[in-house]
Amino acid sequence: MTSAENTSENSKINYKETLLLPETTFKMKAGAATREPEIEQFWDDQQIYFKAQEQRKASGAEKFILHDGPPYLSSDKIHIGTALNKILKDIVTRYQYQRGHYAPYVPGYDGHGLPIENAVVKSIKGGRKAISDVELRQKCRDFGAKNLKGQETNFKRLGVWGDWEHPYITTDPKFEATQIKAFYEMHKKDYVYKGLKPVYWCSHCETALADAEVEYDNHTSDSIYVKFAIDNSSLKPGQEMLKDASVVIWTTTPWTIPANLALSVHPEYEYEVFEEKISGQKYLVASELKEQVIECLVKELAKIGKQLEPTLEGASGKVTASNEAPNKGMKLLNIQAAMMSMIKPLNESTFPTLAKIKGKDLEFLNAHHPFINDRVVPILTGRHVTLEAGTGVVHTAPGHGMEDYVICQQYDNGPLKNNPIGIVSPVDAKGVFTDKAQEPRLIGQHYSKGNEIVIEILKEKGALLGHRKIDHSYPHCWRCHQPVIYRATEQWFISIDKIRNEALGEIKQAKWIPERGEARIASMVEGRGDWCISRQRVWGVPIPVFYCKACDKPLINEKTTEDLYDLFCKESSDAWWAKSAAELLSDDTTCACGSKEFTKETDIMDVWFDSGITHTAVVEARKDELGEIPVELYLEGSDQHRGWFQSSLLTSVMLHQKAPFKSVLTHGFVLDGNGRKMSKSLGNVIDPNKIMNQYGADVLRLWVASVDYSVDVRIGDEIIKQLVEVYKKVRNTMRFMLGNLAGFDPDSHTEPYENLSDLDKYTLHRMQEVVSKLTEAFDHYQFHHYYQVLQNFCVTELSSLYFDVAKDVLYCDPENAPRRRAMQTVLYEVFTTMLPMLVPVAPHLAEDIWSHLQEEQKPNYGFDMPPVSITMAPWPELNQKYYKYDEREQFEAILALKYDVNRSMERFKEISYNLTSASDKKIEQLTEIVATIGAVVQNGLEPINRIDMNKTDLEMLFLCSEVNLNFEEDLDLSGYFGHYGNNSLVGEQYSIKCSVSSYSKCERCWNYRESVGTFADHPDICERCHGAVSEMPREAPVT
RNA sequence: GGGCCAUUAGCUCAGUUGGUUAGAGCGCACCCCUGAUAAGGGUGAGGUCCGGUGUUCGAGUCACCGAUGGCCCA
Repeated sequence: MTSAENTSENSKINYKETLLLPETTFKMKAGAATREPEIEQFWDDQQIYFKAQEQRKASGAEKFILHDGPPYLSSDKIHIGTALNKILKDIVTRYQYQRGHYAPYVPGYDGHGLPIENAVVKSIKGGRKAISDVELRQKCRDFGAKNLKGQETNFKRLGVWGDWEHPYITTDPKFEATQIKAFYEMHKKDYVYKGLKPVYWCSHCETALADAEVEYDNHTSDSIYVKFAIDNSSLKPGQEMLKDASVVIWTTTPWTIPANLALSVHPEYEYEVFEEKISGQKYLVASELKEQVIECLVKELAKIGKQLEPTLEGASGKVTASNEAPNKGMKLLNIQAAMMSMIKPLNESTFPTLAKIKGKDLEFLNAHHPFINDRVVPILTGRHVTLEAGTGVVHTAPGHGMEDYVICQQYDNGPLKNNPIGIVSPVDAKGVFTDKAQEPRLIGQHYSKGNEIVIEILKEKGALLGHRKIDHSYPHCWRCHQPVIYRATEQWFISIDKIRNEALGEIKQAKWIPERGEARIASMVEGRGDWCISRQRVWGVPIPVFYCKACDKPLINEKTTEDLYDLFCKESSDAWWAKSAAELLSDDTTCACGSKEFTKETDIMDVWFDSGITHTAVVEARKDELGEIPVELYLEGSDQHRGWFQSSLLTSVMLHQKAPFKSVLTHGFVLDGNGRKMSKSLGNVIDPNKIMNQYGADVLRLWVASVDYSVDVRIGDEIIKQLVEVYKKVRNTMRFMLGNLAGFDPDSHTEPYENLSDLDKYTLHRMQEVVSKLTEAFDHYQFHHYYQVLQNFCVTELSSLYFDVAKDVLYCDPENAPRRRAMQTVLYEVFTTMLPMLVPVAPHLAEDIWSHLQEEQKPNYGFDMPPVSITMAPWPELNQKYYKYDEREQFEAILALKYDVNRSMERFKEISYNLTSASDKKIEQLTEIVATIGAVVQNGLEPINRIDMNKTDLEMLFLCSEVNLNFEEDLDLSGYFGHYGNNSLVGEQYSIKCSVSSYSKCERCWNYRESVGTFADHPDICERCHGAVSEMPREAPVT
């Protein structure tokens, strides 16, 4: 180092101190785990939600009601799917509020039902029988209340705003009271009836079981082939080949044969009639299963008859049916092997096919029950019939099988309306045959003994074609582990037929988002059977019906319902269990038969009925707050097409003759990062609380906004990592603006639009474009478009372009320089426009930023004074003044040129780094480079020069030392780094020439400018910086 | 087993009525900056559009078959 340099070094002014660098208290690091709860506390303390909604309501704003579907209170923690749902709802209500609507959100909870009851029962010392129904219900209520608190804490931590002080819960006394009223209304309108339906039944525990209470385990069953003789009188013309034939069925529950009321075939399968030559019998089975049936017949024939003996000998030459071989097991195997080898020849000669017939042509033929005299059963067609095992003909006993029941119901409600199949369930609660079995040997016997007896009877009647034991998976009671059965019991139903068309009409009226939801629910409503609403449980709302002790006639009327309503409002539905029928009924209650003694119905209502009537028990009951149905929106997971959407729609049509919603939005399920379902066993469960504690709720919310929720969505470490990056980008973008707005007084420093530069105007235009895009994205519930647009804007337009260019001016220009104030004007505009748009997705972040904005800088956002919370601020309107920008095309051409030039300069710099000669200069900064742009005169094309921007502005925009435009001549690129490009603005082709600036570096702004060195008092800085430094009130500090 | 849905770069998403060489941001690699600094800028590499067959002059886009995954039902 020379002594001269040394001297100047010592006296060098620390120009950094003279710069106007960003200043803000807003931290780069979020510290969300502690900061977010503070913000939520602030919202709570300030009652922001209530104030905001109250204002809207008072001003008579149009309402937008999103009615909450109640999550089930089985746990005190929420899972990621619930978080997705709640966040989506919150984004919607917050946005709708911002758009000027009164958009209250009343969170709800579903508190009755089996899972809670079972969880509570499990915890009781001494088991279920140790406590009374009333005590059990109290425990269930407590359990639900505890879980409600837990879930509520989770939901609030997500940043969801709503009426947390007055949520609704289906176990609320008033709700329960309203529910029995609703039941009565439906009963009055004749939608409710009592009928038989098979349910899982444990004869050991003498109780009905829900599907969830059944475990599958191996069980050895008797499997039998049985023949049903076709009723010749039912044959249609052309079906003579079926005369005297027998339909063969296969079943693993012989004891249900007495309950057989029909046979089912598949409409599309091919069936065939074949003859067994030995006895001349004709059988009908599915073609594909014929061989299996024949195999069985052969064995049976071998067992019972001697007539096959000669054939056997003929086939094997050795093996006979007599006991010759010393090893019996070996012998049996040999016989079987011989049999197998005979099947094929037997198939062709001994069992010739007589005719083939399609399943649907068998429909409505009749067959005789094998041993119940006078019972003729019809053949039905159904797609539940399979060819996996059996004969392709299914023994159908609607009292003992779910599919059997469903198919019979379909026929009874349709083609067989006038001559219904009905249901026979000849087994009582203990599993003992009743006289409905119509067979003396069975009556009084337990069903488990029934198999043996039925087989014996079938043998006697000659209807048994085969019998063996099989091991298969069979349902067992989860409590006593005994096998369970399906048993038809009396249940309460809601008739769907009466409102089906009306419901379908309402489905059409509603808007389904995405659209395919409409077809999904419509097909379900079209095809569904009646709704069984009774459950044989304790934790729920009772079916409010009494029965006369004398004549068993049910009792429910206006009076009994009103009395119960009043009582339930006071004491909750617990009163039903706490009080006797006499106490529940008024003294003068008398049955038509004259009796005054009554019993209570013991069943409760399906929880889907509870939640299904929230349109009445919540929306209508809180009319002042929520208005009337239909509400604007229901928003739930796509599984609710079968669940809540349907139960709500059906009950609403019955009670109000209309759908409870105008629109229904559905979202998919949350899968792990690989698209797999989350499960404990796979260990891929993502806990929303963990994400919130680590990264904050806004990151989780940002995730919700980032994915296309209309299909299944994924979340995993990589995805979260990416979201954190985007969150930081948005945060830092806002922080940069906040810092550079220091010292900016919007009232006095705002520059008029006309004074703004092209880049300024362009940026404001782009900002408005974002407003327009985000508004459209939210109006169409396309939140992932919001995420993409917002991210792009922050990265591309702001960070990479505007901020990067603006930094020089913001930091180095004199504080009040017009172009600096102009840029602050732009920053202020962008900042205050963006901030409210962050609210729906990232309310904590928005609030945090707002709290770091200087009070005097806070805009009023349409209020008399700046809002306490940014979440109260309205959504920005499209500002036409800024949006309209006619020079966009031209400016974008200049930008394209900028990126071309920057690319060239970058390459130039890289090349300079690879130089080996010491005399060549290594370029450290782009600001050292001089870019000369020239047109290439080619093919006689005239170069165009329409760049309407002064040299200084171009240099600022291109971030280089100097820009020279030279369109007059074809540049000679030899010896320079050159680059050719295409740009409609500049010409068909143009060249960019890069060279090293001969000017000195300004020690203050680091630009290489001609003016550096021309000022005696500050020899190291440029003209602009000299001006800025001279303007400063005191001497710049010296290091 | 049935109904519905999804599959485009490592990730999240675009991709009009079928029409040039399939795009964006992030991430990644490399480079720069150290005056947004646990920040910022630049350059670049990434695609068998799930697979197959068909329709068409032409298919990411339309039709059919299949695979994988998901929801609902059985």
